[in-house]
Amino acid sequence: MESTAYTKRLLTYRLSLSHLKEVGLTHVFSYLIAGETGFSAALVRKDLSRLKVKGKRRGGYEIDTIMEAINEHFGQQKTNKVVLAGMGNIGSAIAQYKDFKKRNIKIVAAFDLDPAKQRKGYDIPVYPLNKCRDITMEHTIDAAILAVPAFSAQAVCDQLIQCGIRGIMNFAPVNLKVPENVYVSNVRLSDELQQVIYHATKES
Amino acid sequence: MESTAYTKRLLTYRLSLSHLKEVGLTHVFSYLIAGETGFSAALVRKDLSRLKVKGKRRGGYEIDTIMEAINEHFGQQKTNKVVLAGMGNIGSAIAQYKDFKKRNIKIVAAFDLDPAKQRKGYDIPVYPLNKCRDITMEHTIDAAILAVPAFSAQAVCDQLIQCGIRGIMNFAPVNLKVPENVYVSNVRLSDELQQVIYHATKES
DNA sequence: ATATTATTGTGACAATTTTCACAATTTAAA
DNA sequence: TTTAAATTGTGAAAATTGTCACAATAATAT
Repeated sequence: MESTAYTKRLLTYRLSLSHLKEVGLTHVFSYLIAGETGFSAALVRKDLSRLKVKGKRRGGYEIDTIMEAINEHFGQQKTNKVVLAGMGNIGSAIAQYKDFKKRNIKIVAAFDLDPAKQRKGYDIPVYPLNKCRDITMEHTIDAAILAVPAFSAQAVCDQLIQCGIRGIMNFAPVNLKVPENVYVSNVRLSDELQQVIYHATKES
Repeated sequence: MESTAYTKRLLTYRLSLSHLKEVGLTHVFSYLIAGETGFSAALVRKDLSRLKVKGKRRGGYEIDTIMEAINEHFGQQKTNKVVLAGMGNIGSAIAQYKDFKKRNIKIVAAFDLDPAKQRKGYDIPVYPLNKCRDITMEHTIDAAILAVPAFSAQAVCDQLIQCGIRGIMNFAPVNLKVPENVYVSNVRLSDELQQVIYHATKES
């Protein structure tokens, strides 16, 4: 089992590095990444060492080298294909979200039970859910985004898994039950916001 | 400093408990919560003990008692008011998101620079950003949701902080720089999805 | 050329978090 | 009423995670 905290930090590093690169830097010091991301410099060095990226004493790390190593860690040679289940508020926003492209992630199909939502105005085709099997047969789908209402989330989730999907980014406020070999990441907007409120309003 | 993992677990417990309650239960055992949430039973008990919730040996815990304790931990007597900056894809989806109400969270105002988006069709009023000060003077705002494009995120964030906001839920793919007393929670959709893909596609 | 300074890389340490294991206790059964 | 079974509550142990401190070394200044 691999620490997700570590993996998460890598993504944070990459975000900062892409910013620093845009600003014109080619090399960075551990404390620079630390300043950008909020992690300690020692931890940054430990992480880079674990990533097998070498720096030069007194010269720092090369940004491109780090970024390549991170990309490689996430196996980003090819485009990753995902599907989107649910074209309500959140689903539609996700469908229009441009940032995925930068990561080489493509939403190849969306599903919604409502016929009115099928094939409407997005450049992602929208099908009824029973088309899922066909899509997964046709493409190699790496993950699904689940953006359906809470009451149907488990059922839709089960179907996605039946179609061979092993990774789910879940927006429904539900604790999904899935087999061991399926990975679920819960994006709980209310919980997240509640935590922010909690931390912001408690006397420091 | 308090562990956010613990706080996060509490929210997960609450979600499961509300589900179990709907299903008709009034009492639960630690292993039941464990099964629902994926944490270990021992950890659940430790957390409940830390929350000062008492169970009965052989009788389990009362759901309502746990839920009250969790709500109290998050200080949910009154309605929490938040503002929303940015009415693009994600901002609009958030504006229409119904689940916040259940948590006693209310979006009292939204901001967008685009005049076309101001006051359009939502039941949340949309103002230009310079109205922010007025809003924060008028209401006690507990947090802000930042859903503006990456290039303007830091600037908007600075303004929010200037208006006295201490908590930010950030959707922009940017590592915000904020003073120590401001809490930021980053919702990185691309990172999240990338992690899902990573875990789902690596050979287990 | 030499000395000085800055920075990495890492082993040892500290802190935190989780699990383990079992006594205490309650309930149910015999 | 006694025994058996189930479950909490929690110290102690284990595991994990992060920090500290400093030797090694590369770059720069003298």
